[in-house]
Amino acid sequence: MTAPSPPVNISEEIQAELLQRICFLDYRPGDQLKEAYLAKEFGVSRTPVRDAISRISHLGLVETRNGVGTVVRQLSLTEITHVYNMRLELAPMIGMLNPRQIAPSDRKVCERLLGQAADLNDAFDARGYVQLNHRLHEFIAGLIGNDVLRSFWWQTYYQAASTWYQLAHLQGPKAATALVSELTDIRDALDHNDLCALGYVQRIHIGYGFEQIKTLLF
Amino acid sequence: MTAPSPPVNISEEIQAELLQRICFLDYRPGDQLKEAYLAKEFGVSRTPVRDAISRISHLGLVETRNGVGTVVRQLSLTEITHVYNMRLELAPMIGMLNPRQIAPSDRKVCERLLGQAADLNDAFDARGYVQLNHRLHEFIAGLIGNDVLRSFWWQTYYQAASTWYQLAHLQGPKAATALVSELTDIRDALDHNDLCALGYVQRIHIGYGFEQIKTLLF
DNA sequence: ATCAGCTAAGCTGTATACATCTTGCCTGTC
DNA sequence: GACAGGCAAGATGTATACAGCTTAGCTGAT
Repeated sequence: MTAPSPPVNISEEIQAELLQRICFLDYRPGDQLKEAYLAKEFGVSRTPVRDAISRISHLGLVETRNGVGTVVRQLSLTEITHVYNMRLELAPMIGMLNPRQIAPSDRKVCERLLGQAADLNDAFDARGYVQLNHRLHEFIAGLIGNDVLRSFWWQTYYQAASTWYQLAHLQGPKAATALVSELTDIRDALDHNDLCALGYVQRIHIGYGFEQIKTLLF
Repeated sequence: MTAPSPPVNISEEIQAELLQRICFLDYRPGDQLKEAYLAKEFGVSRTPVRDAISRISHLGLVETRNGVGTVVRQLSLTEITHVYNMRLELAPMIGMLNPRQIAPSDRKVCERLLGQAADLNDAFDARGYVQLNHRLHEFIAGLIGNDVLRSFWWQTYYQAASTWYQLAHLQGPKAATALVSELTDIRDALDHNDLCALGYVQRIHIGYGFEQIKTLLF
């Protein structure tokens, strides 16, 4: 049988699951999150579900109104701009604020991601792109040594991901090509043992992404 | 009679109140937050109190353990370092990321704060210092045009405030003198209509503060 | 036909009862 | 006297019942 019940908090699990569904576009802007349905789906009462929704509300991705419900928001261009402007500033900090030592295992993970990106480039599917990009984010976040920066990196990722993945659906295979390019740059930075370079690589590709969002999505 | 019940969410009010009590040192590291007591104090059930505590837990200022309780944490030197390193980076962004126009009313508020700081310099009391510094933070945060930056500015403020105010109790009147100096610099920046200068002024004084924390508190 | 007003359904917000976990203390044995 | 074990108190975690809000849709008068 599977694990009967993990020791971690139920609320945190649901929180992570909801966030992932939102930024993976399983829930699209305008969709409603009904506590009762989610409670039944997860096999719990409304209490942990409410807690999870409450804790993600500060990201601005959902809006809860009394008597109506909780709906997934589409961030406005202004909001997206604020998020991306911040991510452009955060990226170089990866290599500067309390940098972590790069381990051989990091390089191996990067190589594997690069291989998966190459596969995706040959046979593109949007879902696979979203999942791979998510794993890349997890990888980068794991390299961040400053706790606060890592937290902010995650927060802005969640805020940007939904919009970014909308664009990926429009772009199709081109998105995978860009991902291969980004991962190649990242691998080179790791090979040079240069976390600062990695930060700038992130900044560069975030900039590219933002340009396309402004051009194609708004 | 006073306002019967504001329309805003009870949970958010309690959240703000708890955060303020933590960073104002009404609750000191090691103190326990008991949901039942807080519920009775605020005249509500445990539900909104739990929600409030849950929403502030991601700042790392409190730690909740099942069956035990929620205790206020003292951030380690490493954590404080991460917070301050981040604030040093965030400060210059105030003038660079989607800057807001400075209004005459802003200058008036600043002048008033400067006057209050001067009063405090003549007759120091720690509580007054903490409250004035808090109002200064609210003022600065209000000048930030980028929504994400404002959110991060608040988060790191809450994380740093508790430790900073511990130091202020040790320093005594010297803290008020430094505050007068900081507010003078801020006024000059506003007089020059230069939000970038204000950002750097913030960075400078955050740096001074961090130095003293490292020297006197750890 | 139109529209004001009512009504009921369905959602979130809150209170409360219960389950579960942790820990300090008491007790009995060695 | 020391220590293992149990037990009870008190805390958080969860489920559930209820209150309050919002809105869609019906109804009836104009």
